[in-house]
Amino acid sequence: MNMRSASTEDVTAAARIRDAAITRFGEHGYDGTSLRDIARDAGVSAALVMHHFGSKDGLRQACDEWLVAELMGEKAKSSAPAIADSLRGWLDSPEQFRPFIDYFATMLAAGGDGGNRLFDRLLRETAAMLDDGVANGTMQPSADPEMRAIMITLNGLAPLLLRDQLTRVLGSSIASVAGIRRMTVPTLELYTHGLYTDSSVLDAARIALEGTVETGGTLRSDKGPGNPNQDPDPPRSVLDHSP
Amino acid sequence: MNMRSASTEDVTAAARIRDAAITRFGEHGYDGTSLRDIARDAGVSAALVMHHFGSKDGLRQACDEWLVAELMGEKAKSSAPAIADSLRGWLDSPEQFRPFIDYFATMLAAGGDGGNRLFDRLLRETAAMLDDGVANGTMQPSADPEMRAIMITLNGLAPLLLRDQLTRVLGSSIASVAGIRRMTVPTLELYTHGLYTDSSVLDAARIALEGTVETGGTLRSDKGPGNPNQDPDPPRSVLDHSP
DNA sequence: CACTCGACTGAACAACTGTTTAGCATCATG
DNA sequence: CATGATGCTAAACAGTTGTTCAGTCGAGTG
Repeated sequence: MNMRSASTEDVTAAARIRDAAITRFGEHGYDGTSLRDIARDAGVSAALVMHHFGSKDGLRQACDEWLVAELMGEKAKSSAPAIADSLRGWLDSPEQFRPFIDYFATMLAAGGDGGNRLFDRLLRETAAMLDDGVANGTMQPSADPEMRAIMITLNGLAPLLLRDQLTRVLGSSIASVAGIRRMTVPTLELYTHGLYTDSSVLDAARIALEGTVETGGTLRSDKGPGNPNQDPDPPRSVLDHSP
Repeated sequence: MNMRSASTEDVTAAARIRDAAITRFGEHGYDGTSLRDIARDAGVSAALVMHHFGSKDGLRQACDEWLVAELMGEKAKSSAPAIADSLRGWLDSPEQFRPFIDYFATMLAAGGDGGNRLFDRLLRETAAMLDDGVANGTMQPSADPEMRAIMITLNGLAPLLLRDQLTRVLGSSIASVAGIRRMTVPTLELYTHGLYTDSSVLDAARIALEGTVETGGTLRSDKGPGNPNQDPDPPRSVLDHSP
């Protein structure tokens, strides 16, 4: 686990600028940060930022690339998942790596080349992990493995993107190890026993989806307004579109 | 299901300004949008925006409150979950409600009073749904119901916050009904059968967490560097902190 | 009618934005 | 020594920002 840049300090002005930019971009966003803010944090003039990075967007790209390299750094190490491991390393001492976590989250949410590359890599790692698990017999197969990998990747990133809400509803605790750790059991419960006690909801959704055609328009398995056989309104997750 | 403001047009200048602001804030963010942009979209002068909303931040608050009211509108209707239903309504025709979806996502991610209220409400709805399910016998109990409700709420919101990444990896399809609908089966698979075929990972995590004390510092169930009984390295989700 | 009040505007304001320019040290190399 | 990079800065530039102000228009009211 490498935590260079956070302990071994790179003291060149360019590095200080980059670090200050990552912190401020992660905290206040790209548009919410001015070059002069960054320069002040780094103890340099605004002109030097231009000198080293060409433009504000150039600085952003440099930050993106630095963070991508930091997260994918252990590429040499066989074919083991790299990003997920690096992320777990960060989350083991969240207070120390908070700036990187913040910037990583904004990168993913904002899109852009760096964020896209990170997401793709993360998705590929997840998909590979799932494929291995299915081959192993340790994981359930899926009717739509690609989409399942996407959903599980999204689920894994959700606490990162909504870390402020998470911190708030958890009281004061999170961005701390204890808070993050508390997510382990409920997550593994879900991934082990699921949520429902039987497969009726899944079965119902499968049957309903069979009758629909993918037209791209509004496709619903409309039972008709007068049909008494309407949905028994099972508890559903927000984005669950089972009819 | 009410879709007023999107079909029944409120043509007053203030409403046009508000709609334009929601669209632009959702698309380019608060800092990335100028009052003159909004005014141009609404066909008015920038000064009128100030006249009606006092300041740019006042406009934001008005947008927040309008969207909160829109999402919680059906409060009168018994105690049935309201926000989740409204959201599902939006997601049934995502192209029509895209501006609201975008703004909703940025509200949640940015925090602020409106976003917090929405998240809290959503969390309460989810927790209630889970409690009902457990009481019903249709859902599994949890060792940490509060945290489980949080995690499931986060999971439900993830596709909203990362909708751009979702759109990208799914090809061109999403923000369409078909794309969203494709998430149904993998999600319900996970919620029905879980991911793992047995409970070994969960069991291992439980045992390991028993031995840790919540000090607030770095708490790990360190088996010692020479101990051969180390983690068998099971496949783990990104944020899964099972040791 | 006069008078008020709200919706609305163009023009201006000061502050801030990213960027440019000219120039100052420093230091290695010929 | 001169030469030329290199790291760095103060000052200025042009454009945009949120906001203010004075004032126009029209509808309603006494």
